[in-house]
Amino acid sequence: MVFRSPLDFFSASRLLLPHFADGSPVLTRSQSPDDSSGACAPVALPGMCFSAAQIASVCETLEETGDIERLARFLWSLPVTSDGRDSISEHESVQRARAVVAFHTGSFRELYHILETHRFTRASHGKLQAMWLEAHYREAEKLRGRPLGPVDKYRVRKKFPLPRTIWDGEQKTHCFKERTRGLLREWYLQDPYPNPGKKRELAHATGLTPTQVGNWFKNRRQRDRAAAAKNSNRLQHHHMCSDRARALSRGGCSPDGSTERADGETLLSVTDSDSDLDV
DNA sequence: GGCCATGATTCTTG
DNA sequence: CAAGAATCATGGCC
Repeated sequence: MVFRSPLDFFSASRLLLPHFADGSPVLTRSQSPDDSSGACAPVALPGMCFSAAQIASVCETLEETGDIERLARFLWSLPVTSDGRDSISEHESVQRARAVVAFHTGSFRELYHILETHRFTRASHGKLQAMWLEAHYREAEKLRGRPLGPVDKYRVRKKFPLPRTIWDGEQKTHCFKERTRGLLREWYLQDPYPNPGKKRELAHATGLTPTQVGNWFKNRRQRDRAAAAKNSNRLQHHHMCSDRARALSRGGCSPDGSTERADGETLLSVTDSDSDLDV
């Protein structure tokens, strides 16, 4: 088997790997022990010998430069085997490059197939996961004829979970343990603005990171304020209604109906999310 | 599929 | 840099 387009391969490797042509070592990356780069190659141009590892290196370089068109041409120029299980295709960089090209050309079926049928190392996971999701989002969007909202995207992700070939199975916890939340609530009641030292202490006690503790307090305050504001609006509305005639006759109401509050007290109550304070 | 609670992130402000 | 506001992401319930 020879190149479908030798010039493509030749120009890509020459352009990107100038050492290639003059016979000096090409690869600067570390190679795995089972790397077949020592053996001479499945690919040969007149007077040249390219190993699968060298081809993989070209793929990586082209992918890094973001020149997808050239990468596509390069891949297209490679020899093909019927089962795709040749020493070139075994290379992760080559499969990743094929996935990138499939994504950019909108060949999503092909992209999914590549991602599902090859194992990728952790270093590639982020990028491949993003492509997997984005491809599914675009398909769903096209199907519905409108942009997806966060919830739509969530459902797409649920419907098309990441294949284990590009995901190590690590789960994020959505809710903290009840004990943790109890502790946070206790501390919040005592002091809704903990200093960094206190945050660290609390982080240690709960097993969270200081950032998570900070986020929790920030969210708690934000949601308490929101609840209090809602409450005060209701209160204000109530007063507005009952005092309407008098207020109007006296002209003493704030014209913009703003809800400025002077009491800090209610803001510090731990509104337990579901409990709006009743008026 | 709508709605809600809740943790995380992003952007702005002082 | 920390706080606030707005928003996103996720999981659960109906």
